[in-house]
Amino acid sequence: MDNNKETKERLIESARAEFSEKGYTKASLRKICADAGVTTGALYFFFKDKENLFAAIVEQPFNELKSLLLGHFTSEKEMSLSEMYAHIDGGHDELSAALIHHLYANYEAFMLLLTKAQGTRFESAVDEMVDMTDKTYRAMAESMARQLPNKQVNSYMLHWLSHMIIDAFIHLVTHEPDESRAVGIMSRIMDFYVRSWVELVLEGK
Amino acid sequence: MDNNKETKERLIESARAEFSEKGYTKASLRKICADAGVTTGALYFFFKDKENLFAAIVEQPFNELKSLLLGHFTSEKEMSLSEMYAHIDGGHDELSAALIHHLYANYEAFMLLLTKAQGTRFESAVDEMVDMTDKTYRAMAESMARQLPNKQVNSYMLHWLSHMIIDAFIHLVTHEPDESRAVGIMSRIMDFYVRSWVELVLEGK
Amino acid sequence: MDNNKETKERLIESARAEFSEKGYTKASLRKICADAGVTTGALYFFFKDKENLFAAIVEQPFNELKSLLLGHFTSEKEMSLSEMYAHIDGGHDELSAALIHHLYANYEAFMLLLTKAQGTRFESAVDEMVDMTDKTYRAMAESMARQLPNKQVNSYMLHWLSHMIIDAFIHLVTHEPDESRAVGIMSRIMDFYVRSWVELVLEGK
Amino acid sequence: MDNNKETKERLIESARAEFSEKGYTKASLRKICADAGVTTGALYFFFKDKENLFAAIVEQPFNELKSLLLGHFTSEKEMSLSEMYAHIDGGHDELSAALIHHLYANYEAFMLLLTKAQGTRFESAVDEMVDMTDKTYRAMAESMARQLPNKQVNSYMLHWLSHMIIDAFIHLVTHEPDESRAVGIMSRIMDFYVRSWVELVLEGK
DNA sequence: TATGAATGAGATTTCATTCAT
DNA sequence: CATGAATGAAATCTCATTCAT
Repeated sequence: MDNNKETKERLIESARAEFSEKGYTKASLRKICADAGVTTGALYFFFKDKENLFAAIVEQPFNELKSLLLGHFTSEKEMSLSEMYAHIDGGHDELSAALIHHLYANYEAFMLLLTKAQGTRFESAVDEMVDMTDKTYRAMAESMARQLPNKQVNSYMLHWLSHMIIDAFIHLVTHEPDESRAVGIMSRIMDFYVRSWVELVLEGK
Repeated sequence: MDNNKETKERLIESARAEFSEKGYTKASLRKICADAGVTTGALYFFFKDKENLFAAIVEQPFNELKSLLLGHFTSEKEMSLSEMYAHIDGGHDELSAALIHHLYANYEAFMLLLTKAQGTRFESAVDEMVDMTDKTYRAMAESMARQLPNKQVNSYMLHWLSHMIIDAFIHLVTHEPDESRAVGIMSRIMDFYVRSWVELVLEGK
Repeated sequence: MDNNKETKERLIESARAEFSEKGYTKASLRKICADAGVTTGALYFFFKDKENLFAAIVEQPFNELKSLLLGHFTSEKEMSLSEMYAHIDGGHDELSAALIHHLYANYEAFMLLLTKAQGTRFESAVDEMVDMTDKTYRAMAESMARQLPNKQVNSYMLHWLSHMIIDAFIHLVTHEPDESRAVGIMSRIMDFYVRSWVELVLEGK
Repeated sequence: MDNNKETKERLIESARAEFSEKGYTKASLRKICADAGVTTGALYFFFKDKENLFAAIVEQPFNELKSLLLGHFTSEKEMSLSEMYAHIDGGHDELSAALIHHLYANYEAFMLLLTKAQGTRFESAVDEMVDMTDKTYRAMAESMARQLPNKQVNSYMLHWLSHMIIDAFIHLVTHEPDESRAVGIMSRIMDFYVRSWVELVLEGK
């Protein structure tokens, strides 16, 4: 038993393992406690309940991810079309590198969040992220549409592309273990994605 | 109590509702039986166990879907580049219309399969479909690479695009309730996908 | 499926197998019916309940065995000592041969009765047989004691020897598959038993 | 409710009663818990499962009994015939007194073990004991046969006598409640048994 | 004769959670 | 900070049995 590590840390570690193996609902708190070398009572000193324990693993990384997503784009100020194109082109690599770094730095937490959260309040995490992306780019798309003649936003495509971009990140983190390679791949995907974006989201009125 | 409908039918219907609401693992057989107006014993006359009940809802539509995916593309015969391009361009609309029709005809079953199957043997259904797509197109991609100078297949991109296309279908069925609109949307997405494919999958050696 | 054999016969056969394998309590009527190729309802046409089914296998052989045991010795008439000795010595071989024949002729039934009847009204079958033997020989022992000076019956020994003789038969049928060899063995055991009996059952007052 | 006694003790006591009444398989854990004044969950804090609860009652006494049986006779060293006879004669009273004491000291446990264990891993306890006795005496019998002219071991009789001796103990504990009387009875049986042993086990070649 | 369907009670086991110490 | 004990509800599943057809 790792008596050096604090009990709370050991609990979080065995929770990670158990949630990963069985998924949230089927995971057993007894097993988690036994693996951590404590009794169930101890768990309840540190965590309010099962969901809270799960949250202790995924919540902070998730919130930071949301901050990254939100912080990137300030939808307040109105931009000109050329400013926008520049912003899109230049901004993506920075953003995606930061996102990728964050994802890989919290690899296990995001694995849990993305694939084992059914039954928790995080089960719609992907949807949340998609919605944030959707909102962020909707503002921009609408501004663009206003500045171009006879163009309007195709809501379905906007949403789907938001989904696609989030999925691209998830796919990356679940399939490519090496972070620097991941940055390269994502750069290529993003280039392509940016070019497609205007074409798919804006359609003739 | 719906005494007209057969008991088995009623059980399947309340199972559908309960699985949809709570997910496979948290769904309660008691509740399902109570909703169907029978005792738990009755369920076990018709279904071997909980997983078997879930399978009774999703298995057949899933198998048919896999047949559709497999049947579409005969990877055996070697094609010329131009045949391939034609095949890609033309083939997709037929396939996707058939797929979309099948998905919408079994709407609830696919919802369960795609979003509530954690804990069952179907929990990797998406992966399976992605792998099938991946295999199908890998053969074509490699054939293309052989016919073009200095080109090779980028495995990561191939797999990601397979994921993307499957996700596109899932996204469609989970976001667009109208089937004919869905066909229109998918046609546009497929155009985009085909272009992406050629551009991203084959890279300079 | 053995469609020649009557259903009842098939049911009894699969019941024998299931009871042998699992013991009465853990045996499953469903399994018995399935093995016999009928549904549970059919069983209840032929047998009142589970115990009745078990009885259908063991009751008749058991009753016949009890008749054999009882018929052998007519405790009514008073015998002289010498008649008694003669009876004991000579009678045993006939009796035991008849018993052994009956046991082997109904081998499986007695296996069930002796080792798998826990939970049925037959669970005290061995005790019953021991008691019958005890009663039979008690009468004789007491008559003997009356005809001998300063002798009395040791009840414990009488009962234990009754137990021993029944156990000898059971041991035989559960350990020696060949009937004719069994007769030889039992002859030797009986010699021994007769001597033991005289020596142990009658003790000084 | 007996709040003085520890819960575990109360559980074991009501388990003893329930197992005695219904046999292992038909015994109800619900009833045991209710009788002990706790909920079913409490039982699983102390015992892994139903069989483990049964084992908690019978296992230790059974193991001690086996130790007694094994410890008694050291089959290693070769003895002369006269040593053997002395050993047999003298050894039995000690051994049997120790055995009887142990049996009576754990009266209820052995009742369960011997008559209610069907369905548990102890269901062959009697066979185990018989086999131990058989092995122990086989060595001695074979050594004897080697030292006598034209004699060989009759395996069937050896095994039967082993059975008989074990049965004698079981019969004693199930029929004679008074321990000191039991010692007296067993002494007499053993005398007799020892004399018979040579006669029955060794036969002419 | 036998089926197919259903009952209703009961089985063992597991769970998250609580709390006095 | 942690234990050991216990709760109480719920879980899935199996059982012998019944009965209309």
